[in-house]
Amino acid sequence: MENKTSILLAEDDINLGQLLQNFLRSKGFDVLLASNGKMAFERFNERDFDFCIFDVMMPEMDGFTLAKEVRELDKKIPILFLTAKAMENDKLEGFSIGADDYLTKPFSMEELLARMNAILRRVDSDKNEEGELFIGKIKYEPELRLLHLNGDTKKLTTKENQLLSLLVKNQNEILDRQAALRAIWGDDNYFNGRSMDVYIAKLRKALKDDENIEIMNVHGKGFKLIVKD
Amino acid sequence: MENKTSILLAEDDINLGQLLQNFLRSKGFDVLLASNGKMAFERFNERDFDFCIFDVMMPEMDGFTLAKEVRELDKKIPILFLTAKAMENDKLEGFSIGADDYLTKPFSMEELLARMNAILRRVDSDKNEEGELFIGKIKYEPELRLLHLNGDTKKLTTKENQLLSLLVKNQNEILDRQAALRAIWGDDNYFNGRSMDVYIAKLRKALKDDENIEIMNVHGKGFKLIVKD
DNA sequence: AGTCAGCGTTAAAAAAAGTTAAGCTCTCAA
DNA sequence: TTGAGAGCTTAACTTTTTTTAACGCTGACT
Repeated sequence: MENKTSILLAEDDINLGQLLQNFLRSKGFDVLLASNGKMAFERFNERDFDFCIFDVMMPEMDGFTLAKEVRELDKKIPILFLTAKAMENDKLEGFSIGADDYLTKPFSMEELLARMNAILRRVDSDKNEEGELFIGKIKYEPELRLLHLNGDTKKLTTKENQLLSLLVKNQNEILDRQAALRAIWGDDNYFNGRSMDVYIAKLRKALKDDENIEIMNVHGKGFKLIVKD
Repeated sequence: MENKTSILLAEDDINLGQLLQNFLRSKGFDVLLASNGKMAFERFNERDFDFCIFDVMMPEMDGFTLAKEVRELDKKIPILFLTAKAMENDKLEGFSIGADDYLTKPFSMEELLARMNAILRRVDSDKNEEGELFIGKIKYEPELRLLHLNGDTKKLTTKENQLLSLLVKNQNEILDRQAALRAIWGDDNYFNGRSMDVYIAKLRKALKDDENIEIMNVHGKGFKLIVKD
């Protein structure tokens, strides 16, 4: 039984939001609907998602700002924008953030689905056919906070798991130090920073059995999980 | 014989409250009417409900605050708001809490029913066709405080049952430690916290026969009932 | 080359959670 | 009336998780 693709949907128009949620659920997706950017970002920090659909115009936090924050924590997650106005600037700004596509309202449900599938098809998910996630030779189960390497299992603590999860989402790219601190510790002060360094050391130990894995520091920027193959 | 869907209805307008109660009862629902948010929350802590209908404007505790408290204890229960004013802010706040729908007064009874059915249809109840609740392979009867696994039956105590019930309502999500303490012990002081830890240990023992079930701790946050399948 | 903030690592301290059992308080039946 | 048992709390001790501290190293900038 393969796991459902989970979608974070941020849409302030209740009717459209519900409509999309129902439609996507009927298509076998696991959908979480948030009615503004702020709430959506909170949810994003709480659990894992595979796909983002953000309305551009929203109260509290607009779709672009939301996307920017999300991108700091996950360089790879597909983001699709919904925009009411066929405004060129909007489109541009969206794509410069790293949007994967956009739809101008009104759009048909089927069109949305088609675009989503197109993105999902071309995005090389880190997961394999069985929906398993591997870091090099090490199997990683974020939900269960487990690492597996040839029969051996290591249980990660909450903080270890949160940090590794972020690193994996930014595999081979830089995970911004401050962004990670805000996401995991809620505050990027000095002490939390030192705490994070301790956890980086712990993770390096936990991953040292695969010599192709490296957590590299980028001075003054953050950390980068590198997996050679 | 299938069990009735139980509704917690919070409405301060006596006339409307009674009207709704009668209507919903005539439609085969089991309805409990509370005349303000505080009372509604007390009732919520006393027994199990399948559905919430909250008026937004209420004395003592408004519908949104009530919903927030309810959500801390049950991430999945459907909540439908009744709002007198067609005020955008109200709607937004409601949905950011995780409302499933809202109705603006005045509304027709039939419309309420239609919306409720729409929500109930799409909400994937944890219960199976026979209305039985399973945690992995273990059958759980909250009302009778019983656990069943291949012929074996285990009777839970009041506290064990309350705690397990909360965990089940938040299956695969974090049950907030403080919120659980306030709901079950009424106060989240140190000693009650230690007491809860003892009960977590008891529940882990009670559930250990199914190795796919795990009560995981999320340090400083709470507990998470994880069921693999 | 010198300085200094940023990072690496280890160890200690502190906080949170796990476990076991003793003790208290009810209830209910003898 | 009483005492046995159930249920819950409290206590004591252990383990786990997280933070803080200490000291050494590194890279950027002067």
